[in-house]
Amino acid sequence: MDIYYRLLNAYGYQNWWPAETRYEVVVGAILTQNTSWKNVERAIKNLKDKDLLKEERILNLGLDELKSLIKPAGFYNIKAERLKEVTKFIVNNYGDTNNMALSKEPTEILRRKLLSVKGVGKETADSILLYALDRKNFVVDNYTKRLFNRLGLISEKDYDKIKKFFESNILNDLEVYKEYHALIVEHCKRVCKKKPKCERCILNNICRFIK
DNA sequence: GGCCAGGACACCA
DNA sequence: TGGTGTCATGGC
Repeated sequence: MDIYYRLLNAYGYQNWWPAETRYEVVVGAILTQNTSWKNVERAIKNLKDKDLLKEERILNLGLDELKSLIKPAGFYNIKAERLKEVTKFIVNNYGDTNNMALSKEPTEILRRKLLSVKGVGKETADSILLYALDRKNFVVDNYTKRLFNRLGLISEKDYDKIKKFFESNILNDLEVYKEYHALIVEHCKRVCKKKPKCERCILNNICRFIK
């Protein structure tokens, strides 16, 4: 938690996920796969301008039109399919995303179900669970792996083991779950991109590269 | 002009 | 299990 507070102190609350609705988080989670958020914002704006950010409307939208609207986010052919798939899953099983958030199913079950959807991998599923459904479920991404490997705090490569490492070491608080992942992303975007610039890094006396 | 971005999946050995 | 190619746009 020391690292969390350092990051929080340095960058402040990130207030993730930037979205107006739970379903918008789901859409963003698909669109941001290996894509910078700025490009995702354009795609989401296109959908929003046409008032299409609703489950039923995405389902009823023609595939080609959906592709052209999300084009700025890249990988638009597969992402259009994935959006349809995850939306179909939500509508068929829960009606809509708000209703899904009310589900009393354990997080593990929800996670397994999300992972069964084509195009929803671990990080996407975990992002949806945490930021769309308000489940205490840590999101691991490449930034997280890179940073904590560099810090010498993990040597694991296995996603679920890293996830458990965080979940058993951080405060059991939803906002901490949300902020921590966001802060890691923010930190890595700034100073941890390729080689760590430890001399001006706020985590410098933890980093094994300068010990 | 090359590299990277808030990944997932298919295919291969 | 682990490595590699593919998907594609936009910023730097």
